[in-house]
Amino acid sequence: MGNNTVLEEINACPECHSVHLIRDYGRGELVCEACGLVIDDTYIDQGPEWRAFDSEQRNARTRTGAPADYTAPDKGLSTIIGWENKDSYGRSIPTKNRAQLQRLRKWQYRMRRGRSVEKRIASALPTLNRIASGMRLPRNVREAAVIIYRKAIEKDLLKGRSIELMAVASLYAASRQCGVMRTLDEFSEVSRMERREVGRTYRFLARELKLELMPASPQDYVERFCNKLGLGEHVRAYALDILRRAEEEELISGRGPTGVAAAAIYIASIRCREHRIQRQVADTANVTEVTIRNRYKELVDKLHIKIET
DNA sequence: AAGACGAAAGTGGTTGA
DNA sequence: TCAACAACTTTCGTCTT
Repeated sequence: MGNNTVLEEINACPECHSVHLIRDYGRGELVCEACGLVIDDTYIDQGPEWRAFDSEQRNARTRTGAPADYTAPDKGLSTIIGWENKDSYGRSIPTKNRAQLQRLRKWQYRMRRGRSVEKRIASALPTLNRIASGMRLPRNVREAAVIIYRKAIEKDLLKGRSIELMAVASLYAASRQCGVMRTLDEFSEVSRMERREVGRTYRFLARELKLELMPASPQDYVERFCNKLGLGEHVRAYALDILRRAEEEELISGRGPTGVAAAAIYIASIRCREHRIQRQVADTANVTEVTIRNRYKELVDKLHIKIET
């Protein structure tokens, strides 16, 4: 196999989907020209479009191997990369590709030197997988979580925190990154870590790793809550419409997103003649009826929504 | 009787001096 | 570090359907 190692390249910005990306060879990063997002290793597993190339034929579009598996302790890249700038036939590699090689070498260096890093990740994987499957989290979320966990270890952020705590926090961060929102309560339920601790660790991670995370928005919960309540498509659409209008009236910021989502769904369920009682909605959204009533009142008042009596 | 309503007191987290 | 504060919860009595 020799040096026939595969590198993936990203075509579009995962944030704004612009295709105008600038490669900063010095840092080994991609920068989005449109939104300025720095796309680093964190994003390698995102986006459906892959273009594979190897060092001999960099324009070949063929896939010559599996993508790096981030849930494997050694990242699934077991090929050894030599230190000469030559390919497997002994030809020298164009300067353009040397930066790529440099990045690969960096990883290998980390793998060798940081055997303990890999071992620590490996020991956390069972916990991570247990929680993730307990919550039915998709694979891409797990992979994103492993990447976050890896960074946490590399930055030595584990001290004084249990593996489980860090694993849960990583998963929570990853689920938010991937737009698969779950509440802190759900995470603490499955993991038996305290919600308080998970939240604190999550914020700590977000700050230290400079994770770009948007604050949770009510819209993120609508789909799942509606499904849980057995509500139809039109209710979902209506709830989202209410939320969109609520956004314009500044009725969302500063409020708990689950509460706002619950109230919007409650209203939508009445208006669409698929009435759900406050108790039901409150239970699925994990808020109290009182909260729903408060949000409900605000929404109905400010948006002039009429509820037939 | 079930559901909705809202007042009052308590909790945990954020913010700002 | 402490106090003020807003959001949310718990509890409970009352009104409506």
